[in-house]
Amino acid sequence: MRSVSVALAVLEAVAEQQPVGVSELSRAMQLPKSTTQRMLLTLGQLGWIRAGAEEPTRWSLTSKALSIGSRHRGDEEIRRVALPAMHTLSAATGETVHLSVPEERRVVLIEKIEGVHPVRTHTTIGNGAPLHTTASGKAILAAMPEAQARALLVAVPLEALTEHTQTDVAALQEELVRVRRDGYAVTVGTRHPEIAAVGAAVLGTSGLPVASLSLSLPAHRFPQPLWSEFGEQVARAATECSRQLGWRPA
Amino acid sequence: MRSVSVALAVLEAVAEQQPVGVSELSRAMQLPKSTTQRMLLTLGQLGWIRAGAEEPTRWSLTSKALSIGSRHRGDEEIRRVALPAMHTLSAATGETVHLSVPEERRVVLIEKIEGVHPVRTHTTIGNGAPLHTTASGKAILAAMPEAQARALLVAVPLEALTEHTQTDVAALQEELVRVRRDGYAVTVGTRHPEIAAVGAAVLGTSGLPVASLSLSLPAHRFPQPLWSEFGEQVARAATECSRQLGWRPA
DNA sequence: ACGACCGTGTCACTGTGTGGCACGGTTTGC
DNA sequence: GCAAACCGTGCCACACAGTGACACGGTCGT
Repeated sequence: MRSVSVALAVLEAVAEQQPVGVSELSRAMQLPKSTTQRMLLTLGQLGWIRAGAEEPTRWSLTSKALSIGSRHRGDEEIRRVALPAMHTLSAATGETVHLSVPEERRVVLIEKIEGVHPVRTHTTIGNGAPLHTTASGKAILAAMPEAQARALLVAVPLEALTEHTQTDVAALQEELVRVRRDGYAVTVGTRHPEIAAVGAAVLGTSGLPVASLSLSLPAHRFPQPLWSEFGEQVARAATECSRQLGWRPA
Repeated sequence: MRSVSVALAVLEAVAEQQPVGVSELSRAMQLPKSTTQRMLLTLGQLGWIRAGAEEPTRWSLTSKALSIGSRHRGDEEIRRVALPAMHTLSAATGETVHLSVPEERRVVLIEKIEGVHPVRTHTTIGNGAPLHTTASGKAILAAMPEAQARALLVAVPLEALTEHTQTDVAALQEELVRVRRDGYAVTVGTRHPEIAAVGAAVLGTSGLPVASLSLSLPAHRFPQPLWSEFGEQVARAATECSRQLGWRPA
């Protein structure tokens, strides 16, 4: 289904580079200019992109993409109960707060509140990372039945995103034990060398993890003495979300 | 570009009915089953949808759609500054708060915080409505140069969504004068018979409206004495957002 | 045990999408 | 000031990608 594949690739490219013109796009995608233009016209007719009013040859996304995206599963309810808790965390710590959900073997960022510090981490909603490379992911792994977590970890070789990424399954499982005891996971430089994070899982009615709250901040602003302070705040917020989603302590 | 059109239609349909199977979808779209299946497979391979783990024949959106959607223009910065104000409004009134942006001749909902009342309005992020049918839209019209607002109003015949929708251009322009004086727009039953709303525009650096904050609530919970109270709260919140976006009072 | 669903796979035909190329207009660089 | 280099647009013959009727095996409900 070549044309569909190309069309969706163009859509993605437009999303990333908007507003963008035909030639620029055709170069970036290594596609003939005529093909690129036809795609843009088609996507335009279908209402997914449109040319700007003042720059009628540069294209941007319309709200159609937004409409589709916001229907992504799990969004609605989790976001609703998590947002207030996220604001509380943000106000208390001044740091960037993330809300992520598990998807396959990854955690995907579905909501964020940026911190007030001029130096802050930059992330994109919808982006994902392997479970074992983030605090969110580890919190989620720790909250699921041990067998299931193990299955996820051994399914494929664990990727190392930085030199600090733990790729040894046994070591990770030990770490998960600590996470279960503390109620929160801490990572420093496991995904990006200079970024640290603290995460805690949000549980659904069944007791299984459905999402995860985390703080993300520059590693140099997160000395070990702060770990438990932030960790407990995040864990408390996550527990409150779990309660509102119908989870009851055993 | 038939196949592209079909593929995107399938994507939309999946978004609305997820999780959904082949036959169900092919019936809903009046498409041959084999074609439908090929589309699902293709969209799956491209990473836009995936079959559930426990129901391996029913398809749902992946986070790809979320990722694209969240790149919708204007989102990032406006959402960032508006969210805190929205929470304040939500806390103060207990009602549903909406953040919308103008797009062509419509206002599109890009963010919401639901109210606490058991009876509340239900809306979908990404959905749009004609400018003249909503409080958000009128607030935005009132905040733009009069000539431009007029141009938008006379471009196409004004659609009536309910019997209370004002479709007379002259009457609407008079209403915009009132909105400019008060700083907020009020609508009752102009979009949906039982829903009322109060909206105020958010201005960018240039002084032109870039978004709009509004409260949306059942009409019976919004007697006229409350109009100015809520109106002024919304207007104050919107002004604060404008300031943070770089707008300065004349 | 039967029929009515389901999801999957095949395959010949045709009509759709391809991409090289040429055009006119505007910006760039000399 | 004038090329040259860019832009967005439009055309068209050809080839192959996409189509959809049909058949198959599995799993329900009756």
